[in-house]
Amino acid sequence: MITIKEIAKEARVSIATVSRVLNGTGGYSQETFDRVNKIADAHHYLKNAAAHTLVSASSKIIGILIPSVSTSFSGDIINGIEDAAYAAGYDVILAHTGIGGDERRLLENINMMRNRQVEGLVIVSNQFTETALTLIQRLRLNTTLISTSTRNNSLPAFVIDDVAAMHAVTSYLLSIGHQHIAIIGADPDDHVTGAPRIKGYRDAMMDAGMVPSIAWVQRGDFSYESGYTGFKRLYSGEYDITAVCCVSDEAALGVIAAAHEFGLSVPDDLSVTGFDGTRLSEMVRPRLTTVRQPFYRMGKAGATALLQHITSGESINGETFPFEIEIRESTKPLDTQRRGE
Amino acid sequence: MITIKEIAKEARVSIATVSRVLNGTGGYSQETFDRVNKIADAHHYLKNAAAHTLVSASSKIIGILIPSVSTSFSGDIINGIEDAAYAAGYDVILAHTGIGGDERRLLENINMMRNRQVEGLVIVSNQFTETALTLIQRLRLNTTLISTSTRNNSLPAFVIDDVAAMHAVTSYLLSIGHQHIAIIGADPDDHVTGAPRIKGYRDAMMDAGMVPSIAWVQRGDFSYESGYTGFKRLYSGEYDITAVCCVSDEAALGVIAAAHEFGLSVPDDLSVTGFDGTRLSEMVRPRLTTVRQPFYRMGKAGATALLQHITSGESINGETFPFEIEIRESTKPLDTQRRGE
DNA sequence: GCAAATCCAGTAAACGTTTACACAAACAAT
DNA sequence: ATTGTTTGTGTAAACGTTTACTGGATTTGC
Repeated sequence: MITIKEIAKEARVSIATVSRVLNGTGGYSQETFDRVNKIADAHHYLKNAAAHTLVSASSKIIGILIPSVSTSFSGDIINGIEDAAYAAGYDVILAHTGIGGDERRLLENINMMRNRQVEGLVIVSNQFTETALTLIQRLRLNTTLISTSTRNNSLPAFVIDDVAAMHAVTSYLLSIGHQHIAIIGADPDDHVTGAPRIKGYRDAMMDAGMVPSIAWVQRGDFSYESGYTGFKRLYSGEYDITAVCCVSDEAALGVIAAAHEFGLSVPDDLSVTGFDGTRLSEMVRPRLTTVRQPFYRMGKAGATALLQHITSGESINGETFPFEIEIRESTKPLDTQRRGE
Repeated sequence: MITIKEIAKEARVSIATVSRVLNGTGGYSQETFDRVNKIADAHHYLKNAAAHTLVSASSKIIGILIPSVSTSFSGDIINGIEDAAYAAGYDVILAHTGIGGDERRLLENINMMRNRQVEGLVIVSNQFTETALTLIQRLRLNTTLISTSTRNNSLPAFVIDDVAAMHAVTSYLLSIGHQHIAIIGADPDDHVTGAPRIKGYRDAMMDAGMVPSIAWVQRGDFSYESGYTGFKRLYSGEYDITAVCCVSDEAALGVIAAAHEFGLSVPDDLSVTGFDGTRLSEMVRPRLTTVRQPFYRMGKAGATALLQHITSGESINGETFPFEIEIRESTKPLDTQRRGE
C-alpha cells in the first residue's frame, strides 16, 4: 500500500502538499493538483483510516449494537442504518449483545465501540441494564435507540407507540364483535415493549367494558414457541376465546399452529393478529392481520439524526412513528365465525 | 479519554512500561504492574484502537460484505460470523453492496474495507463481477465466501452442493410418485446458485427417464413474488403439474399463494418444496418440505477459517456442507393427492 | 570476588496522517 | 519604491501506541 510519503517523493513535493491535494483543501496550483492526483490514481492510493482517525480524532464510524440479527425485522433496521451511514460517508461496525442476560458481552461491546472511536452508537431493540446505561453516559457516546427506549427517556428513541398500537388492534377486534380476546407472547416485565402492549390491550378491553381475566394474558418472549405454548395453555383451560392478539408475527404463527392441533382453523374458528408487519405476515396463508412498523424508516431516521448531530451539532429528537393496522385474512367478524353463536 | 502518557505520569514510569504492563508482555516488577493497572482501572483506560492499528499494522477487524440483511437467512450467517469474530477477539465491520447491479457500491466498499485495514473479508451470497474479483486480488484481501463461489473457485467457499441438493429433493418427489414436476424461482444465468439447482433438477428428472418441458422451468429471482408469478404463468398454461420444487422457502410460499388463488390446496392438489430451511419453513401451515442449509455453521466456519489463516497462517480450505431434506407437510405421495388419478 | 546473565525500566523512533506556522515569490495598491 | 496581500509550498509537531535498543542494578555461577 502506497502512502502519501511515497507519493510526495514521486511528485517531488512535500507530504503536506499531497495531503492538501488529496483532501481538496486548497492551497496548491492546478499543476501540482494534477500531478499528485495522477500519481495517486496510478498507485491506487487508499488513505489509511487508522492514521486519519488518530490525528483527526474522527473515525467516520458509527456502531450498531443488536441482540442478534436473526429476527426478521432487525434486518430491515440494519439496512436502514447502513444506508443512512453510507449516504453520509460513514461506515458501520456491528456487534451482537447476545440474546438474554449476557450483560458481559453487552458491556464489552460498548467499551469496544469507544475504543474503536465510534462517533455514535445505534442500539437496536435491546433491554439494557442500568450499568450499561451509565457506561454509555460515562463514555459520552452519542446514542440513539431504535425500537426500544429507556425508562426515563434519557436517550432519544425511534419507536412506535406500543400502547396505542395494541389498543388499536384490540379495538379493531372488539369492533368486529369479539369480546373474549386474549393476548399472547408479551413479557409483562419488559417495560419497553411487553408491558406497554399489555397495557394497550387491557385499556382497550376496559374501554369496551370488558375485564380481561388473568388467564387471557399469556406471557412469553415474542417467539413462535411462546405463541404456540401460550395458546396451548390458554385453550386447554377451556376458556371461550374467539380472538387472540399476538405481540409478534411469529408468535401469531405459533398460535395458529397450536390452534390447528386443536382442530381450530383461522379465521373461521379463531381470529389471530400479529405484530410488526414483517414480510412473513404477507407470505403466509391466511395472511396475517397485523400492526406494521416502519422498521427500515426507523433505522434510517435514527441513524440520520445521529449523524446530523455528529456533523452539525443538531440536537437529536426521538421520533414516534405512525403504525398501520393491516387488516388481512387472519381475522373475521365474530358473527361470521363458526363459533360465533 | 485517558492515554498511556497520562497513566505513565501518574504512575511515574515511562509510557513504554505502561504499554508493557497493559499488554502483559513482561519486563516489569509486580509492584509496577499493580500500580499501573490500578491507575488504568481507576480511569477506565481504553486503548485507542486507531493508534494500535497504525503502529502494529493489525486492526483486529474483519469485514462483511452482503447484498442486504433482509433475507431471513443472511441474519443467521451474520450471527455465525460475528460469533466467530467475537470469540477470536475481532470486531466486525459491515457493508451492503446493494441488491442487483450496483457495482459501484460494491467496489467502493471493497476499497473501504482495505482502507479500514481489515485483516480479512467475508463475502456473503453475492454475485460479483470480474472487476470486483481483481480488485480483491490486487488489494490482497484475505477472503472467504459464504453461500457463494467464484466461477473458477479462486476463493475458498463455504457452501452446500446445490446440484446434489436439488437432485435430492427432486428425486424425493419422484420417489413418491410425482412425474410432472416443475422448478420455480431460479435464475439460469446465475451460475452460483441458479444454474446448479436447475441442473440438479434436470439431472434427477433425466435419471428417472423424464424429459422436463421448457415451461416447467420457470425462471425467477428466489423471491416470494417470483414464486407467485412463476406458478401463475405455469398453471395458466394448463400443464398437468403435480409438484413444484422451489429454490427458496419464500418462493415456495409464493407458489402456495398462487395455487390457492386457483383453488388448489397444498399438499392435497399440489406438492411444493422449499429451499434453505429457514425458520419460516417451520412456522407456516403446511410446514414446508425443504432443503435445510446450515447457515449459522457456514458463517461461523467461514469466519473461523479466515481468522485462523490470519492468526496462524493456516491455509483456508473451502468447505461443502451437508444439507438435509426435511420432509414435512407440503408434499404428499401422488396417489394420495386428489389429482393423482 | 568477578564475569555473565537476568531483571526493570527508560529513550526514542516509527506507523501515516493532518495542520499550524513559516516563508519565499508574485502581485496589487498606494 | 514601499507596504500589504495572495498564492503555493515546505517544516515540523502532533495524534496514541508499540518496540528495538540501551543501560543500570541485581542476581547467578564459578
